[in-house]
Amino acid sequence: MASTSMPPQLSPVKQEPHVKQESLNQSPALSQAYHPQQQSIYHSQQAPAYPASSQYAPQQQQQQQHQSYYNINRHIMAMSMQHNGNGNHNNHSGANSTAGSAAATPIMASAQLDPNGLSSAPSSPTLNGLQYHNNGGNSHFGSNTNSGSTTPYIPHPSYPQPSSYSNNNSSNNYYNSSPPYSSHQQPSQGQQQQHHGNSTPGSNGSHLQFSSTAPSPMRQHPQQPPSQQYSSLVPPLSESQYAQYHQLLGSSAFSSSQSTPFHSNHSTPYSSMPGSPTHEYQQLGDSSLTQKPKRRQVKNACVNCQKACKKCDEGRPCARCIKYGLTDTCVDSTRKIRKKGIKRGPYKRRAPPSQVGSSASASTTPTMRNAVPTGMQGYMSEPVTALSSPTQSHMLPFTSTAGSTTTMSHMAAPLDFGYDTSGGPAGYALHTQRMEPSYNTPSYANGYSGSSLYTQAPNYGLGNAAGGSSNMP
DNA sequence: GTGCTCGGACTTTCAAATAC
DNA sequence: TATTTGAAAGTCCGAGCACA
Repeated sequence: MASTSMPPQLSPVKQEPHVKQESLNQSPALSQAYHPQQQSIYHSQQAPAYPASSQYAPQQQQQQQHQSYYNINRHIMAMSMQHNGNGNHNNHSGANSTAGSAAATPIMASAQLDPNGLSSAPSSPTLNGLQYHNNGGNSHFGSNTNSGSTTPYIPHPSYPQPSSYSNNNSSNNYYNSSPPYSSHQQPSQGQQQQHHGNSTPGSNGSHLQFSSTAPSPMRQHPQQPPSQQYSSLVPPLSESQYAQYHQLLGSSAFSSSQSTPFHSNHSTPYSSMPGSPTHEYQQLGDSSLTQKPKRRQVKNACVNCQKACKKCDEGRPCARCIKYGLTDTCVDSTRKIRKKGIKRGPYKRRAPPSQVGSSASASTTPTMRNAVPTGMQGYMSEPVTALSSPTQSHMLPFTSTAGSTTTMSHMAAPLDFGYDTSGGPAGYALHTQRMEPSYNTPSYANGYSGSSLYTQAPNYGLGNAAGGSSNMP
């Protein structure tokens, strides 16, 4: 519903998702402050620009300077705050925070909760840079305290004041000295529409408490001046540190203790917490320490991250766009419409339960066939000869070991789970979408009524009938 | 050492096919 | 109608390269 008013000129942004021509000289954001009430999401028709080595003009440096340099300590603290056992994530409000609960973890134990709104001298370097305050205004990490406090927080004029992107007056200004990281930031009217009914809980403003939860740490740009507030105590992360950070989180004990169902409805604070271990990586059960954690993707990357093939987050502007000063152009990318009416080949038939049982008992080799979950019956079960079908490409890795009974037997059910040719034409690939000649040239000219999510046909602007998806060969 | 590009691995979505 | 399937559509990791 949102994109119905999308001006056509926006389409070039999407033109070449993998064209990395992000102009280094055109950055509408560089010389502008971020004015969420004024900026138009369609404001820039220019290609989003990445600041080049010399792009950090003084103004932007100033802007960047006021961004918090997120760091592991903060992140851990945030997790600790969640983890302090009461499960009340409203507890980010200062009123509910107590030293006792804060001390639930060693990290938090060093947090100085100052009821006077003053920053107590940190007793531990761990939190030296956190500027944790409890001034009754529920502000944290650089309070927006209006007590004329001694906090070093300086509200940045370019960013909305915390109250403007807090959903309630209690203003849980977690990290409120930072740019509007919140995916729940109250956007301008246009921005709200941009979310085109996004079901992502992070974008509908319905979740109040973690609207500004701990983001991923941002790495300080090498040319940025050190933060006056934090830099001395909170060194920025290098690229490698940043990567290590994510690696660590991906397999840390924090993660494993907070695992949530991957297909959760994002209602759990842990999983919905941007930057949290479980948000970024879904653990794979108890074997998380040895297995690579599952990658977690955002539902809709912004156009800039999409172009750069880089990780985005649900906030708008996202962390990466903030980092590069692309806040003006940080909007959700338009998603293609899935074509309907495409005939698909006959699916594998599920095996009758009786057959499964008999097959297990009939197994002549000590394999793990019995261990095949009911829901997995038939999966990977096609005859190896059928794997030549291009539609079964995801099974190809198993073809190499098809001859090895000991290797594959737990995957390959011996029954005729494969192509069922009795009820229809044989030949799996004959019915695949790939065979549709029009596949690469989707036409929306017939007035796609579409779902509420996609009310306007994306114009990829390729101007090339053979183009279609840029990812297509 | 750091940033950028981009191929392709990986994940998510959701309509078609199938089961009940 | 409910569930499963599986390809489309998407995200973003990480290797390679360029540059300061």
